[in-house]
Amino acid sequence: MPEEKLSPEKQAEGFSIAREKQAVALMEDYVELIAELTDELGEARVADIAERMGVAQPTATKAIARLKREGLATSRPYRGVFLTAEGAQMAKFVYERHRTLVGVLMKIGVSKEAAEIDAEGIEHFVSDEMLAAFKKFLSDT
Amino acid sequence: MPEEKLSPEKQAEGFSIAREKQAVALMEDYVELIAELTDELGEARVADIAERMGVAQPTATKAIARLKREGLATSRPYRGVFLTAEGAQMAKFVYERHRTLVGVLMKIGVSKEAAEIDAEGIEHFVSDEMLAAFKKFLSDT
DNA sequence: TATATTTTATAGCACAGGCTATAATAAGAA
DNA sequence: TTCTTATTATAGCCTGTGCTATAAAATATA
Ligand SMILES: [Mn+2]
Ligand SMILES: [Mn+2]
Ligand SMILES: [Mn+2]
Ligand SMILES: [Mn+2]
Repeated sequence: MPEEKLSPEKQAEGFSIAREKQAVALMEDYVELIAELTDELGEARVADIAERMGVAQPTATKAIARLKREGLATSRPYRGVFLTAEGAQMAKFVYERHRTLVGVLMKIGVSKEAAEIDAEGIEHFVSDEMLAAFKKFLSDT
Repeated sequence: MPEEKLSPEKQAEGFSIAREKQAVALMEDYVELIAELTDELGEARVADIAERMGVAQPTATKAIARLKREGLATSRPYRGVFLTAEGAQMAKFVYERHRTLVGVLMKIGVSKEAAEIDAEGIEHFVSDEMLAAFKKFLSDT
């Protein structure tokens, strides 16, 4: 395949954008999970968040502190975690993006389980243009 | 879409795997870039690596130190950076995976430029199964 | 109510990956 | 060869994300 290279500037921009997306990736996962737990269990407890994220409890507590600091969630000591309007909006977007991505991957031939697992990492790096193309790809039977 | 949820264990596994991939993502990018610069310019200098990665020079120096520590590259003070056999092998794999991913994205309708930029982040989270499905998708005209 | 258990918070540590400022070295020019 | 410039290394800082150990609070049980 004789591919033309991107300019050094565009290449650096690609890395730069990936770094920025990376910085919000964890917050997106937590927010999505909090919405999910609230929906399933009626509330999102720190212990459940930690378990489902596969991290130690203090790690989850610290991440929640960051969510609060960034205005995505609220909580009082020894109480569950709640999303703000902004957090809920992010959760909705992230959820739909996740589903779209899994749909595309499965349509391409990836198993559901692998698609779900891979999507967990990939989803955070999908641009608006790519998401639009994915939706179109899915709707074109 | 009535999607069935993954079990809590599988979900945690997804996050866990994403974290592991994340940890090697930067190393993959550096290794790929070093191979690219060596190919283009005959050698990979720290200054060029930093510029193309879009980071400050000491940041690149530190990353290179980690590559050396992990047996992926070698270098002597004030000299260029060279890949080990292991590093070169990683570079080859990463390059081909990158190209495959860009190919799939473009086939789905993403522009070349957006595909290249998005791929820079996504590529590191592509599993073997997904990569195989992508190759098949590309070869099936 | 008193005690045991579970849950959450806090303290303290480590490492990766950014940065700026500055020193040291190598390479080029006079 | 000496001096200037460009390159690389080093020091020191910050933030994020992990961990374990332990304290504190809330909840459940006796
Ligand atoms: Mn995710
Ligand atoms: Mn997700
Ligand atoms: Mn990349
Ligand atoms: Mn790449």
